[in-house]
Amino acid sequence: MADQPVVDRFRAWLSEQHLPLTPQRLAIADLLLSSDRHLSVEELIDALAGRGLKVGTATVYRTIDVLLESGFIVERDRGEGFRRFEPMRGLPHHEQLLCTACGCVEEFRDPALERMTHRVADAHGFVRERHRLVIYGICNECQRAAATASAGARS
Amino acid sequence: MADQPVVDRFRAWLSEQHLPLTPQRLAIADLLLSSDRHLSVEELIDALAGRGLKVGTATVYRTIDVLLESGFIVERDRGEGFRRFEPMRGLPHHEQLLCTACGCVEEFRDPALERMTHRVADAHGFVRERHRLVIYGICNECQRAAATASAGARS
DNA sequence: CTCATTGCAAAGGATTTGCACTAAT
DNA sequence: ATTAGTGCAAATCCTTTGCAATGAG
Repeated sequence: MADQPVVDRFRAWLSEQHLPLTPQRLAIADLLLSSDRHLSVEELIDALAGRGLKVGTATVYRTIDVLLESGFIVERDRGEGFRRFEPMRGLPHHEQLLCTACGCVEEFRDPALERMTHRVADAHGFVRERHRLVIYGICNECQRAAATASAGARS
Repeated sequence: MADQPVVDRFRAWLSEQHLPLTPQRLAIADLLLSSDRHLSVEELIDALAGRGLKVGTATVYRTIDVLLESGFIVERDRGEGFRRFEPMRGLPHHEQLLCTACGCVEEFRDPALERMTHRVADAHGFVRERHRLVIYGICNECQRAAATASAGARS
């Protein structure tokens, strides 16, 4: 019963806050919340255009603010000069595997890591708030793609 | 004998690359490489002014590019809308404790973490490249400062 | 009907670039 | 002498803001 699509939880959240449910907001939320990639604003606008929706830049940024404040998405910065966004998974401290080729993300948890961060923080006199671990690499699919491409080039 | 100040290693690196050693570059490198905080470009320019040096913005950014390329510093983005920079420590995979109050950084290593990242990457079919772990919290000093401040307010 | 959102265009802020000038090797 | 760096100002690029028109509740 808590298994509704994420975008519907956003709908519900908007209602609770007495905020209007506009088609723009819902389209943006739908794309952002169901994406497996970290999308930039530009990519998002393109994707919206692909669905036949022309949404103003300002609206996209403003909707992203709402999604950030409500905790449905989080922002990421890969040092590209602009931000990317990804759906917030329910995990309290999510660790990630990030593919440096396609940008896709897989998540995992490791209880030992949790313990370790507490131990290290204590040892250094820190009051621990949270942590973040990212392992960068090439995902299965991209490895295969690369192999195929080079095999093709060789033949 | 590998114990020269870091800025001197930058001098040496510049010479090796047949790049001019200008006073601006050396001043910027000196500040950035000896800082215990993550400096922004604005802070850097202020600090230079404090030393009586007026350096153009473009030069600062260009020198930072050199320092980044040469691996002497790394950039950090705290989502403030601008970048901060910190000296690159020699550790191949440095894990960090970052104080969310003052921005200071302490580093540590954990061999178990290294093993774990390899294990997780393998399990997910990733070719691991590198990883990054940051534990956010409040450092000892800031805890004490906060305690003092609230004690003062209470009295 | 009322209040928040939308879209456009203009503004803002960090970073980059073009260019004439100066300095390092 | 060459070659690269410097400073300035103009230009870029992402993001935000002002405002009249529009749409949701």
